[in-house]
Amino acid sequence: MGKFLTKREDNYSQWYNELVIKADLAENSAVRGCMVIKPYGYAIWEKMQAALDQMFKDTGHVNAYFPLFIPKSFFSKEAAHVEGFAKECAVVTHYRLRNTADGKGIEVDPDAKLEEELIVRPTSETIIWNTYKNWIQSYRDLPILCNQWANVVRWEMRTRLFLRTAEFLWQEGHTAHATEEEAVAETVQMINVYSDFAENFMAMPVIKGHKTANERFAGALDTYTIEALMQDGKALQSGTSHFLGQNFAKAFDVQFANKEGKLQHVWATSWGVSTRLMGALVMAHSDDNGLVLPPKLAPYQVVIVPIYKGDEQYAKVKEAGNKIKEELKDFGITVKFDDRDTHKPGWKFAEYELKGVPIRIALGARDLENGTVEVARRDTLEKNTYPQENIAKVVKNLLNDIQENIYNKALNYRKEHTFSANNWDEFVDYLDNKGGFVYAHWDGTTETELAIKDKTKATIRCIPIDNPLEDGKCILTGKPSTQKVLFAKSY
RNA sequence: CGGGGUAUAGCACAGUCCGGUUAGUGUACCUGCUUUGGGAGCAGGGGGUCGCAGGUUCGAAUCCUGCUACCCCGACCA
Repeated sequence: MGKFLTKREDNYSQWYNELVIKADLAENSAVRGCMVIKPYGYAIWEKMQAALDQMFKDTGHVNAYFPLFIPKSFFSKEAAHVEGFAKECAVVTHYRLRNTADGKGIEVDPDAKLEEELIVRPTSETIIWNTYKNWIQSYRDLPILCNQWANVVRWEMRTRLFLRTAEFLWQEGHTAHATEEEAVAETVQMINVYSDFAENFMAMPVIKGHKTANERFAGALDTYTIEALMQDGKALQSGTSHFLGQNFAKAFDVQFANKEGKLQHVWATSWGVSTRLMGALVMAHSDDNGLVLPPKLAPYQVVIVPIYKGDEQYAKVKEAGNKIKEELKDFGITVKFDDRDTHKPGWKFAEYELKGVPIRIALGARDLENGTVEVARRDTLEKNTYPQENIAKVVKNLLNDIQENIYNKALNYRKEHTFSANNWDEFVDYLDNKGGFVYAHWDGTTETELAIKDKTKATIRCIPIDNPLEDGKCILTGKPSTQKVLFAKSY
């Protein structure tokens, strides 16, 4: 465990990389671009999964599992889709190894070449729609509301822990509907689920909106996104929900007989969030002392650190610590009592700060005498002494406070870094000198969007839902525009 | 994939230019004693095919060739 963490203002990117590793969330593996998610990091992901999974089920979805491999021929059926993903696919070509001639190693057996190559899924629309074809004959078979928790592979050129890895974990929902209206409603429902999750569990404010045609998912007619602002002023796309129209139904010939007995193509959606959310969580709240976790996603919300001299005190402090632990557990609070005698209290304080545990309770001889505990909150680093009596209630309230406080802090940060530009010079000034979200008029063409990206590195993050309409002129071309859209530099 | 850089103990680095005792420092690790309310102190100890494969040489971490991986900056993306 290193003692020093790079400061955010010195090198934000390095701060992030160090933090992920030092807080024991993940590390680079022996495999290029692939990470090992360590137990502490995985515990946070499991909390995210549990909350999201419940939200999916509450909105009528069920879980299923589809194959890791997709036959190459499936993959090419939807033209836009294959074009979007072709450049980053891992491909399985053989199914057997053999010993090399010199007996010292192994090699791919050339006789074991597959008839048809298999793509390691970068996303599962094609294999799922090929499957749905068999599940759907009648309007009575619809809707199908499936989700799967899975790993996918996208052969990215440059990777970063959680933010962009060659293999990542995610969930992908794939739904099939009888009508366009129903599919659109599903798409909107799921982006709302994502934004609720981001704001209520991750304590991370997000802006919901439509992607532009240029930024849309390969094969979608409309892509909704939630966009979060990180502490370095860059945006992070944190979840997407796609209205796929009838594209995949047509590509895989999925038709159903409606009530009138007429054959129609099925309407589709897909939606997903990934372990990238872990990166978002780290960057949204953490500080120069380490991770700051929202209580709702922290692997343990409270850590109790005993302070003692000698075996006699150790026994007493341990007894008192266990009692407090049980009281907290009865209040539904998750607690770790770190009674290891192999590390000193000061070491533990620093350790749990680095790991972002929302509340630390210190308990020593002084406290045993006075019937108190010292409670430190991670978000503000404030320390206060409270009576041991009713401590669970105090902690419970503090946890709620912390959850709320870090949300408000992130929201304030976003407010302070959201600008509205009325001309090109303002636009560039905000992007270069302030950083953050910049609203600006855009003429609606992909050509202009790309030109702006080329000049400023900023992209249109989204056209926010319920965006107020106002007449104006495109900041680049001066052509008429009906609304300002959200620009930012992004991850 | 284009440009730049790095590879020596678990980690972070020095040594490489100018080849030559037993490859060193910090940290981490192990043992003992003293410590314990913010990453303890002292003493002792273990750990290295110097990224991989070749080559030059009496002798290579050091020079040459090839390869691989990683990092930073671009293009691409959840």
